[in-house]
Amino acid sequence: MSLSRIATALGLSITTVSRALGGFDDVSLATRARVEAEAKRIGYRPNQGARRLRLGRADAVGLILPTGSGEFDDPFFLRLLSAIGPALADAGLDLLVTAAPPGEREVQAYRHMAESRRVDGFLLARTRAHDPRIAYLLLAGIPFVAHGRSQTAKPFAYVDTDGMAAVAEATERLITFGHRRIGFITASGGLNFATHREAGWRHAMQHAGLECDLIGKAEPDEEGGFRATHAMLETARDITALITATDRMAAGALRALAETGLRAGRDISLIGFDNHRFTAHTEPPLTTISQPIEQAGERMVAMLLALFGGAEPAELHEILPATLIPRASDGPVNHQAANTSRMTQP
Amino acid sequence: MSLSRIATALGLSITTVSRALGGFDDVSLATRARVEAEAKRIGYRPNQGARRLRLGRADAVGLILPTGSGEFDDPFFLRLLSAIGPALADAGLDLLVTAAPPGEREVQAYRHMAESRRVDGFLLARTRAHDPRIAYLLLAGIPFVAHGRSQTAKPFAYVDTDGMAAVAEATERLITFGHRRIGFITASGGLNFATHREAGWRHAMQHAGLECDLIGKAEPDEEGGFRATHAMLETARDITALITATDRMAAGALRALAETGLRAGRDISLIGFDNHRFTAHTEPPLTTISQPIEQAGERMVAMLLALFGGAEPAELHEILPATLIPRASDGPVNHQAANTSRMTQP
DNA sequence: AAGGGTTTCCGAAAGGTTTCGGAGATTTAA
DNA sequence: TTAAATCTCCGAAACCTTTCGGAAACCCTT
Repeated sequence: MSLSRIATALGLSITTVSRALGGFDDVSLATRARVEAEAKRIGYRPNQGARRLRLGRADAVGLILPTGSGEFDDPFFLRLLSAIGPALADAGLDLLVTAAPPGEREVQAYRHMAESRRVDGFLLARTRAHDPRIAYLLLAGIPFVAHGRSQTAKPFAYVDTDGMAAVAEATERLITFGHRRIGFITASGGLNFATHREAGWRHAMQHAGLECDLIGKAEPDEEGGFRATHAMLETARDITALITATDRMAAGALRALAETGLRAGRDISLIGFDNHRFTAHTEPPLTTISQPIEQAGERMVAMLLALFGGAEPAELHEILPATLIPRASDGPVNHQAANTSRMTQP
Repeated sequence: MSLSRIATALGLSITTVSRALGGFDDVSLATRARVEAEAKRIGYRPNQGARRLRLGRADAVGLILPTGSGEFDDPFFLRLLSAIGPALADAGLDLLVTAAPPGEREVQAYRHMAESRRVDGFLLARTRAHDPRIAYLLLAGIPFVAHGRSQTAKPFAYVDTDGMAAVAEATERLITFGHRRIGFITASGGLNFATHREAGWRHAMQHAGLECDLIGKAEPDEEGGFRATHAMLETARDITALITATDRMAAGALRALAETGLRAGRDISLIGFDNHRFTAHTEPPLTTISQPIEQAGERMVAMLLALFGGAEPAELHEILPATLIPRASDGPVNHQAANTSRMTQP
């Protein structure tokens, strides 16, 4: 009811109108102008349903938010969406979003979107060590780009943050500050980003000839950081610095330190990861690491477009640098007021 | 290529297969079973494009994230999405998401989705006083449900949190604690939720015969709360309690208090709003107000479904209660160590 | 046995777009 | 002047689903 409306209004065929609007060169400049004017006048927009049916593609991509306890409530996905949405829109693609808890229902959600041809491909984030989503998509031969690496037989397209290098740098910074007993609290759940960040710490520690025994693990949220820090302070009396896998964990750590009577940045150095908005306003402001989420989102979209164009997944790998944001939660080691002092406090 | 595949495989007509799968009662139990078995065997899923074209509707709804400075990075939308996504999926509807900064491009994004018939309706949140999105949707006659009220001539469907009652309750709590000079920091940008929350404070203050002169305004983020609190402490020496329109602002306020040498919960009481995850782990843990975002999301979807079914927008209004979460950032007024003491501090 | 009612199936059309293969009309070349 | 080449345009088919209006085939009643 729409191409045909322009056609009848102008006394042209539907074909000609379609081709005029499609930019084909077998339509005269005069008619093209007339068609474009009329299209604009009536506010013509191609019916997406019809296009999809005819073209056999959805011109849409899917993104399924994992609603696990730790990831829930995390601004990571919001920042990703803010970048991905407009980038896809510029390419004429829709973004279909839903949410599912990791596990059975999650893969079902992917299947559902893919099998009913609602989407042509996927964007996926927070990869896990053995990721069933990636396994499914690889098996089904559906194009996708991941944020984060994973262990698979077949290669796939991904963008990732160089969390390893960034945490190594943070660790070296602490070592330069004179710290020797530096702990790390990693995230449970087999999240790849945590593995990389932990590896950065291990790498820098071993390179400096220091022991990697102060390692904790917890859910990647405030509560997890809180508990793991408490536990670590309990056992490691000589600890003078701590790195957490995420800022949310650092928030919990900060509170655990305060409860123990330790002053972050003076008695114990603390470094987080993510450059979460709140970190600029903790007490003290948190030294952290900033990763370029928006840029990653844009690159992911570009890669997905390349994939649609026939590019090989094996060629599409990109690792973005993360940068340390020095603030006030770390500093030179304070031998006097170390962790041991808390033992004598109430 | 799909209904027809089942049809030819079974020696039936496309019509019969369609009606068998559609649950019509003019197909025998035997054939229905055969059809269903074959459909399952080949993994049949109706082609969405074809359905949309034929049915004349998209079976999809749109949600456009506002990427303004204050709202950006806010878990509100993530929680909303987590609830909306599955609820829509249960109803067989897709959720189209994109992001746009408030203003010209934002309304364009709505137009684009609507005019190309990508969606049948919208879900929209964070309403503003004079909301151009709502104006457009009302004018265009497109079904939508908002989270938040707004001032319009025509009625529209909405779910909202009773921020007014909740903040009034919080204010009364502070008054019961003996506070008389209670400040409020509202959000700039004409955000409706802030107006309601402020109204709750005014209401309770006036009801108790107290002055509402301690009012500040800032961007609804950490930085805004930080600055506005500093400004307020500067001018109002006798202030003993403060409520902020959001928890993120409260985080900034907390830091401003710490910088000024005031202990939250003892020298000055502070109450936030949103029950943000981090609030349980600030120092001290923040007394705040929890709003049922997930429930709101589910109600919004139910309302949109009702709207599609022909319900009147004027009938679809729902206001959900918010509940106070008492923690340690507020308490009895401390006359000794009030704000004035900071004047003598370094 | 005829009529009416019920059960079960199907043909065809419609929805809007894109594209293949061609067909007039006009211009260019010989 | 004719043949060939070039410009413009268009008819028709296809994408897959849903649904209207029948049409056989069967059962029951009288």
